[in-house]
Amino acid sequence: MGVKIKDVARVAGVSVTSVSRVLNKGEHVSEKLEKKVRQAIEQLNYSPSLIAKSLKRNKTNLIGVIIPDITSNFQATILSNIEETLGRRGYNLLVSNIVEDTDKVVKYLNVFQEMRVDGIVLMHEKLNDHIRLFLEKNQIPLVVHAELGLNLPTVMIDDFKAAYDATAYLIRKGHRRIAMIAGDMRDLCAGRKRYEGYLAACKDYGITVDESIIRFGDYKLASGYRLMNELLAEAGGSFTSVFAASDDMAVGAINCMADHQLRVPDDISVIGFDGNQMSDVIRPRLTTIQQPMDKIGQATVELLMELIEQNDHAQRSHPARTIVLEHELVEKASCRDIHERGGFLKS
Amino acid sequence: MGVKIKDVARVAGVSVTSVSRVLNKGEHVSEKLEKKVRQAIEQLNYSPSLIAKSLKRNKTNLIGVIIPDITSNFQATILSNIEETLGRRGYNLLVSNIVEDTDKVVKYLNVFQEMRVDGIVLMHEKLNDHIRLFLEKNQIPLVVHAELGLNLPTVMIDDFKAAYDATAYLIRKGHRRIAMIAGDMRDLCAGRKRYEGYLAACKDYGITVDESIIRFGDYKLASGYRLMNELLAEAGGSFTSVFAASDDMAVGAINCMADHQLRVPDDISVIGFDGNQMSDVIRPRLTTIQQPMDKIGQATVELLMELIEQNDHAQRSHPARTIVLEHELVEKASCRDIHERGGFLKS
DNA sequence: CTGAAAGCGCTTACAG
DNA sequence: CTGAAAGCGCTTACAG
Repeated sequence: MGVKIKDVARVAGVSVTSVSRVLNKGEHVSEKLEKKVRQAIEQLNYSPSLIAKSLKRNKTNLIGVIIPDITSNFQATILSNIEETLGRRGYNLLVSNIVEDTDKVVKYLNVFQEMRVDGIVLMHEKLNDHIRLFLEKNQIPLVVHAELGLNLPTVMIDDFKAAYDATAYLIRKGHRRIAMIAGDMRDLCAGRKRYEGYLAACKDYGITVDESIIRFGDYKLASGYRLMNELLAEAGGSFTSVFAASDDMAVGAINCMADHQLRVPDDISVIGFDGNQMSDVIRPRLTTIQQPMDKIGQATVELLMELIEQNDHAQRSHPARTIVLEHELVEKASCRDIHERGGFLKS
Repeated sequence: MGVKIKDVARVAGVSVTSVSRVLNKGEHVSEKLEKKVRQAIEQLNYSPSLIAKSLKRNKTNLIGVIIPDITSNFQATILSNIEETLGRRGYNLLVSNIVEDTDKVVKYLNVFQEMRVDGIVLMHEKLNDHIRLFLEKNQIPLVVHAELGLNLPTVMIDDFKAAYDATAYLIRKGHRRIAMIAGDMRDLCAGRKRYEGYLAACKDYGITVDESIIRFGDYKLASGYRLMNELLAEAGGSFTSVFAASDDMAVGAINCMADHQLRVPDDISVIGFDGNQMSDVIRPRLTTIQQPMDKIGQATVELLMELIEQNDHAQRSHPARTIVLEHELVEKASCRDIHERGGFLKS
């Protein structure tokens, strides 16, 4: 680098003020002046510094995103939607992949703060005291993808209801012994709420919850495989269906069953959660709770823009808005109605 | 916000110079002074502005990454590795998802330039005149993930040889009618080179290339499905195996075959390319060319750091270094040796 | 060991 | 319509 606005001004024979005006197309400048400036810019291959501009304007047009696992197709799809929506509004994306490390979240929140990002998207669902403290102390526009109980602006689906729907769906298909491969209980929505939805549906339909057919994983494929392996070893034959808290775990479970010569849905029915790419790749296709990833991305950006707007006008007393989007139970081919056969259970 | 270094200095009763010294731990300051400063920082919840620092230091610690499709597991995995390696060195990641749009590449290269990123990673493989022009004019440290013929620093595998190996593997298993689901010929490596590797292997082994069993896709699952559908409709029964230029296309092809009641590898053998997550999820497991994604990420960062170092010392006359990493043909269960049965072909 | 002051590259009242 | 000058929040020679 090295060519700056001053150089352009010199070459064009005008003031830096005028060059700045041409660049920012705000106030009117004469055609002649504009032409001279454009020529000088071209000639010098001048690229204005957004760093200097940001410092002066107190606005970076940067959005920081904290994402637990970018290799998750579900999360990457949402990120991609956020990026696209943001790009159309002239914002750039600072991305921090967190790899399940809660301490890193605080570290990156601080970096974002130091980078003076205009807003933050927090896709992480685990909380610790440091995170809580940061969020209390710093009033930077922020949208979360889970109900953290901190009265923050949120975009999400109703995880409780979605899990309830999934479980009730199996029950209505005649299943009464439904295993669950749940998530991480430290995750407030994807973990806890989905688990609670499962419990509530069982309760409402008069099914006694049996903890021996419930396992807790990390949403990834490998853990679905491993936990299904455990379930088959320790409780095999005692359940007719499985509800997994993520599609990846559902797919892992299906693969595990295949390796045990069990057929889905003939021997065991499976329902997943997310509606990611894999759910359509696996055979049989996975019946699952579809999350509206495009809408999640868009709503996140819209909400963030609102907050940034408010922030610019120093009116930050609004109560935190929560956007709850609709999920959809998409029937594919991994669940069977077992009314007619009575199940292969004793009971 | 609003608290700046001056405020800290005032509260601590020292100069801004001293606050800056405490912050940057460069020169020695007395314990007493440091303590006062730290207290003031704590009390005011001060967060230094990296924007101001960047402007002054002429260094942003920002790396821009242009990625064609972040929802591709292969690319996301590499990005994740880059992010992690970079994070440990104190760099942050500016990400631009390009969605196959060559024009957007130039747009984002310019944004990166304006953001004064210290370096750029370009995972895109298509070139146009605007991109070429940008790369010529601007000497910002940059690492590409493909041989673009522009003498740029590069990290990649030998796509030609890898594709050659994949094809030769099938040939040695007795296949002589090998369909190919290739990539985009505008992509210099993943597209062209893999195609050329296939052609070369066929030639070396005395196999006449038949263009009627070659198709060109976009690496994504859906195109693999669609093109396999075409192949079956137009040339079904005339080939015993398929080489796909990406695992995603290979999986799409396998699913298509499944929907046609064709079994892999009994009826048709399939070999993929990448070694992504899906290749281990699909049944049968996919025999594929494994790319070393972790090493690609690490080598990319190392090379970039070298370039940035050189750039800082204004010695940019080094010839562009190219790092070629080893691929590996990983045998799983999707290819069959057909010597013993002679194939179900006439020939 | 500590501080006053210049300057990084812009924007934006203010004046003309 | 145009320009001179102050200032955004830091760092860094330079002097003491």
